[in-house]
Amino acid sequence: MNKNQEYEFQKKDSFWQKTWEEKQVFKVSDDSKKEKKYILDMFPYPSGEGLHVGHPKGYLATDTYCRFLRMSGFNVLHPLGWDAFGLPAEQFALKTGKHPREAVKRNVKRFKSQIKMLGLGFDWDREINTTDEKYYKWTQWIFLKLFERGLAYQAEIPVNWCPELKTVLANEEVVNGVSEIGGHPVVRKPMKQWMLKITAYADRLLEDLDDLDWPEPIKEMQRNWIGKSEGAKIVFKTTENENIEVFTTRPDTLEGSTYLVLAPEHSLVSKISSKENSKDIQKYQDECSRLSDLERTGPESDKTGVNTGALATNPITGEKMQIWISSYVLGHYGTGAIMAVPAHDQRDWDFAKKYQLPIKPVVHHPNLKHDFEKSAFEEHGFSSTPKEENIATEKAIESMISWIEQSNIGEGSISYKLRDWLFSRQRYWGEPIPIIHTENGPIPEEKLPLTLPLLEKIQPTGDGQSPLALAKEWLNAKKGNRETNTMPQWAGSCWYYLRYLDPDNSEKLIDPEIEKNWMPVDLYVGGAEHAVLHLLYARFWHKVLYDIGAVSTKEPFKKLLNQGMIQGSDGQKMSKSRGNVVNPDEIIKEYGSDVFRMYEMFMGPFEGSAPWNTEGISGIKRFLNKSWKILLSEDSQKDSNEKIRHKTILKVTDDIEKFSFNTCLSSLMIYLKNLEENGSSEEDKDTFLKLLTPFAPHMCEEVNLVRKGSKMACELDWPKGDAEKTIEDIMEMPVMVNGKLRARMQVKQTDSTNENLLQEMALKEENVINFLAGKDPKKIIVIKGKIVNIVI
RNA sequence: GCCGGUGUGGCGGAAUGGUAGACGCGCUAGUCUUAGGAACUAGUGUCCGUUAGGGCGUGGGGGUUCGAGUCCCUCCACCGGCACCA
Repeated sequence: MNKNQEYEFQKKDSFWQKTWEEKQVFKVSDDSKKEKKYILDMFPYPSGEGLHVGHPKGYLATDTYCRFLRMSGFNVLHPLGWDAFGLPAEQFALKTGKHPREAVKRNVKRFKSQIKMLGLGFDWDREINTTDEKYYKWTQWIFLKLFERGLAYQAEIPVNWCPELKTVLANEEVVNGVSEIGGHPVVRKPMKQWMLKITAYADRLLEDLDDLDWPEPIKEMQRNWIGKSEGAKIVFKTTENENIEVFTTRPDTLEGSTYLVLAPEHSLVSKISSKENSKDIQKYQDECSRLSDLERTGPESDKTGVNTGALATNPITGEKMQIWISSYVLGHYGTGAIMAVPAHDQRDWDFAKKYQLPIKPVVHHPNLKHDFEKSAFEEHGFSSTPKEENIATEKAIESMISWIEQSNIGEGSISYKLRDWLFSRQRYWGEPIPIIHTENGPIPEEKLPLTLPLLEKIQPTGDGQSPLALAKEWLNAKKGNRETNTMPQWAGSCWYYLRYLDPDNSEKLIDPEIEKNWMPVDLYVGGAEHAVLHLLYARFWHKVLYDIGAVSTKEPFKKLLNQGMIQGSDGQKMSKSRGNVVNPDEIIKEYGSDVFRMYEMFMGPFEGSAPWNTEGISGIKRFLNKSWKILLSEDSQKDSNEKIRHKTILKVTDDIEKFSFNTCLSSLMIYLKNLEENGSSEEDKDTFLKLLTPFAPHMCEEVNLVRKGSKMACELDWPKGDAEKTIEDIMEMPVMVNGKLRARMQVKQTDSTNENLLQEMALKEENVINFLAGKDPKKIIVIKGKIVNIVI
């Protein structure tokens, strides 16, 4: 190795990657005296296309961070595995004619080799794969626990059926009326399905968000998704003595309620409808049930409905109210019925206008004039009814709830937008649901895993049955038929972070001691697109596991960060179809992995998105080449960089912890420039090498080897910065006149807090004298050590 | 429509209420070279000025402050989420 040569990035990469692996540098032990850190990446779905440069951004950041933490003396767990069940793998298999098991095997191999090329320090001894029966045994085990606790149940419900994919989809997997995967149309169809009762945990999922160190927008999205509304349930009696229960958040407007609306699918509709209306009613119900959610939701004002002919009584006024059905009332929310208050709810107002139903204002606001002919008045204000004369809305809601409760016609109540989780899929490539039917009972725990049979033909049947229904041998258990539906893709990812901790345990999901040692995850990094799917499901399962004593923390992920996307150079999302994909293999082949890693970290803030620009890489390459030369150059005789050295240590340390890698690199560049200009001491080189190691691990190992370091570079101790040593003897102090910069003074550090002296000096500045033009300053503001501002 | 987020040079981006544009790309000029898409040096927000210096400038408008990219109000644009949730 000749220090005058440029560093040959590409050639050394694989050598150091192998060395790390052989020396097991990234293997983590459970018993260490060091403080633990559990850093987790959202594990990848190994698709057939391999990685593009955007995929590894999160892994690069966590790897850099973990290398920093290790050097800082922590016991760091950083594992990776594969989320490999589910539709994409199955669709890929169907298209290519390969069995998904084979496809997954191949894709994982490809992904792993790409990831290894980046020099990422994962502990591969803990690798897991959701399609491994040793893994999904425990996914099934958790399902049994859910079943035992009544949290998994079957129901005949209208579901999102996708004829193209031949499976049902969860609401969250349907976007704008088409499947999220592939964009195929989705229709409504009643089917018997497995559901998970996530709604039973709605309140806890909502409340425990408060204590999480997550990006506020993600927490807000989960709050909105859970959608808690406080209000009341009120029972209306029909003239035929049927009870119709409605949910409202504005019980104070009860007196202004002039009609009722039931969802078309409400169970009382056929019972209360008058004979002459029943034909229209049925026709309308048919129409609604066939329509997808998208079709059913047209423009908001375009409301349709049919009068049932039945009448109810307003419990306060005793007035008769018509009862309608309309698609704008949803069967699955609240009680599936509403009391319409057209004066104070725009939707009701639209409907009332269209069908000429009465509009009766009961809330006013003295400062807001309102024309009820034009729209509803939805603001809070004051009640204007004989019963609640001039009471503020908030108070009126409370007092009305107590009146309702005293009158025995209802109670205060809470509704959630969150719905139970549709958990079955009519597809082959997923975890079999461990249930035997005739007994409708679970498979006993000790018989798990219920393995997925190796079928030749995995095409979905299209009649709503899973391909497993055709596996005759597998289907028939001694005591009855097996459940043929499989679990959705999200199942395996709900708990994988636990399995890394104890990947080979065949007796338990996880050993409690080990669990206590590592949980919770200190930092979880992944894309924001999982804000309400994976992250909510995983929190739900974790809370169930907490309730059965399998884990010791209420929440799995203490801190969350979302990496921004790397877009194509056209500013669009990187994708094969847009033809803007850049492959990391090519970049690494040309520049080496250190340059690639550093460039991705240098591109901008971690949580931001930015377009890929291959031209920009050259700056990083230059920087590393210069670093190589400086690190292997002759020592300077004197140590002239102490101040900048300590400044850099403090800045880099601080910024790594903030995941602000771009500014870390910028301060390293500044430090390097100083070393080039002033010469570098042994201590400078030591420090610079250590600070650079997490970012350019391969080159730094090489430098360390040439410099004959006793340990490996990645095992060196992180340097300590001393703020005292960064203080400059002479500082520049800006002088402003009327808030505009007019001069800069050189001030001794010791004088920088001397107000009188600073004033005096500032007034002597030539340019300041010019601007004063002989006038006396009105006021002089001196901020010690910062700035002088002269006001005239 | 509702809820979030973001707007700074040609580009990616820096900036605890205190010198806007750090750092990098690109560009311009130069040095070295047979050559260079290599390396190095200098310059680079914009307008005026030979220089000194000055005017303007962080999406638009207003405000608070000695001082605002940063705080407040309002409008606009783009991105993300939700979308008849009573």
